Amino acid sequence: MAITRPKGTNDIMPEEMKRWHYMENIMRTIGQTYGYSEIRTPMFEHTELFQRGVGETSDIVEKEMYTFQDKGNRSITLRPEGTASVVRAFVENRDYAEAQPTKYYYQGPMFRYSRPQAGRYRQFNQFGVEAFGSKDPAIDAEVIAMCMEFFEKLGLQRMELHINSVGCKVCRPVHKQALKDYLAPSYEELCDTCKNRYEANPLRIFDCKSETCQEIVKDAPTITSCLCEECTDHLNELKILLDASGIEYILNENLVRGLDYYTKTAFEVMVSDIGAQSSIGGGGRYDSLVEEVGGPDMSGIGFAVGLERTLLSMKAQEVSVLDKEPINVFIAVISDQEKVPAYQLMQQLRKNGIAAEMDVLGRSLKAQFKYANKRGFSHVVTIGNEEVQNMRYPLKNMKKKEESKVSIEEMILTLKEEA
RNA sequence: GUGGGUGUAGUUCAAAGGUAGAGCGCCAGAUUGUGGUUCUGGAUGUUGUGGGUUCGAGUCCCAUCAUCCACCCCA
Repeated sequence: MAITRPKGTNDIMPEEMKRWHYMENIMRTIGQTYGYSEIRTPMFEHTELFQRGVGETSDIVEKEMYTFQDKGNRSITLRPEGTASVVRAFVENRDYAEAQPTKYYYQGPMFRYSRPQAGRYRQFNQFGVEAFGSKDPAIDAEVIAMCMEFFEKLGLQRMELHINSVGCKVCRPVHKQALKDYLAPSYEELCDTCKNRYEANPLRIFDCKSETCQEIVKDAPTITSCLCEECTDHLNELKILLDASGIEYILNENLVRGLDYYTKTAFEVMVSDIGAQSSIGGGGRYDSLVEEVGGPDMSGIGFAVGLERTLLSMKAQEVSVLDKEPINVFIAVISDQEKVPAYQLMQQLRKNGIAAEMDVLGRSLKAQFKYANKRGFSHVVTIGNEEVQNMRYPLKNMKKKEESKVSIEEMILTLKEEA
């Protein structure tokens, strides 16, 4: 039996790679225009980072981490998300001592152990940004704008932006108590998961898909109704900024995020028709995470978008990625005798920056042309005895079906002009 | 972790318990050194794996693995 890829992983084959490069270019452009610099952190970290950073009660930490002992007996975890690592790097490299704010973006694979399905994989890629050192809602607005601009630049349509405030360490305990008081009489009717949530993190009951839980929670006090003055002002200012910059959003008071570190602003971007996993990006503010990881008391905010899901949406919406036709030459060889001169010509073209390949399967001339056509070469040069003698070569433009006899110098010139 | 669907050629899929097939793709040819269309020919399978029922199993049963989808959760 042939060896297959591990469950939940994907090979990105060359054909697919075009779309990835396209997305990556857009990331760089957006990062650049918003003043964010790329950062790359390790794909594995000390397990403790995620336990402290992402939160012990989150499902990610409880049951989805790839954790193992290394040979030095350290507990190591493949990163399940990017924020904790970026925060760690920000603290460890003392970037907090530089002029603020500090703004990073990153891209790379994340790992979560869960059953794969449409749009959910064990290794998946995220594009994310993090901004440290400012509590200003303008940063919240800018981060949300970047996220939306990423999708828009890709040509996606019909995204839904949901925003909410999940409060801070002042108002959250107030809401938690209010919520528990409200739920207490109906406790027995809650589903088993929500019974556990009741103590650990009652806020997440809002997220439950169970109809009875939804019914119970329908009129429960939302976090919004319990927000302190600071959080209320923050949310209001954010809304003003979003309105002012023409970003449409839905204020979703039930929006709760699965990672424990969020404070104040939380948001999520949804798109339909990619199956059950409709969330293609999300993020929020985390005002105590930096300190939690051992840094100074500094706030942060960021988002992460799932690139595989983004790609699925692009395919579902039939967004085309146009790339221009390449100029590349196939060198057709008539007989074995022209192999050496053909090879020399190929290398000479390559050294002049022209993509060139030659036949390496000893095929008939006809078969070589068929191959060149199938592989989309823009030009074919044929080399036979006559060409070697005269130093002039028939250069055929495959699209225009035109052929002319040229010297090598003329060939290079023509090809460079067309590129 | 729970539930459901599906495993047959490179690929998409047929074959109603009785000789494993088709489209696409791939390779070759249609007279001398030129592609896309057309025509002709060709190659390719331990029917995921292991058991069982049967005179006989791709087909029925059991197990196992893989994969897809959904729940959970999230990107």
